Amino acid sequence: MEDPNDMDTERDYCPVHEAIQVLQEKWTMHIVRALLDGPLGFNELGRAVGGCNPATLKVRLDHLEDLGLLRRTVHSQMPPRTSYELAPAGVDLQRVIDAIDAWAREHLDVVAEADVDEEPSAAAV
Amino acid sequence: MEDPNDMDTERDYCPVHEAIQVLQEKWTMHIVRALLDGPLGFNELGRAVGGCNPATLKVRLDHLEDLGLLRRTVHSQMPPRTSYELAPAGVDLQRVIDAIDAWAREHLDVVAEADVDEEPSAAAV
DNA sequence: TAAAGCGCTATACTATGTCAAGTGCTTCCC
DNA sequence: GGGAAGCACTTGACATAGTATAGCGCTTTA
Repeated sequence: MEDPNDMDTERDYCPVHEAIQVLQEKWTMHIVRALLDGPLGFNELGRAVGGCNPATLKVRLDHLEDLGLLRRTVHSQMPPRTSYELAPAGVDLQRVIDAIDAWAREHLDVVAEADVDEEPSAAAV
Repeated sequence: MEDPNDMDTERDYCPVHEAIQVLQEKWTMHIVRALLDGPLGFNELGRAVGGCNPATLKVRLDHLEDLGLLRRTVHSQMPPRTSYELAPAGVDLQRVIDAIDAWAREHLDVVAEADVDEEPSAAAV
């Protein structure tokens, strides 16, 4: 009823909310990140994101294509190759990925190392 | 096998990848966004994010607390109130939310309004 | 001729998230 | 003073989202 996916009620329409809905789908941000480095084929992309299975991958790619975030091109050579690349709206997500990148380096590196000699700052208590 | 959730192999450990894993969980970004405006109680928060059910909400909040992104405080008054607020690491996600916000306004407003009088800039194709 | 890679698709399964209800508490209101 | 309502959850049945595994028709490579 109050599921944020139901955005046909424009009463509380909010572009940020909708953007989050898209970006939080599993693999979506990984896909965008991978494609920021250049176009990839279907299987290549699956491997680049870290092992997404083809069924899910196809669903995501179709969705992103519908939203205009990426473009699917079939090169009619032999053998036919498909390539996926970000459309301009998708490329602009670089800012978002960069922000996540910056945040992650600042806050997750610590977790990863766990034996850092920094003072506990305000984290304790 | 190659599930990106299995990050115990530090072979391909990547903080960005891990950050995405956290942020892509359903409701997480909505929760962070809601809490950026200040602390909220449990039910308040559920409503603020747009109707997340209590079961999922609790799981998310516990996870975010474990990660050190938010703090749960029980005020031992009568009746006892719980409040959730972002820890410093969580507050720093403001940058990420802002980036999403900017992207959304640029690329999703168009979809929503469809009859804006702004010049199309680079959005149209 | 066999093996492997491409871009998928199909089926069956599991994990994730949801609904609806209920808990024990307290305050509000008639 | 009895009932409804709000708090912060918890529980259990269920639906949906995502996964593993296999396979399709195709082509190139060994």
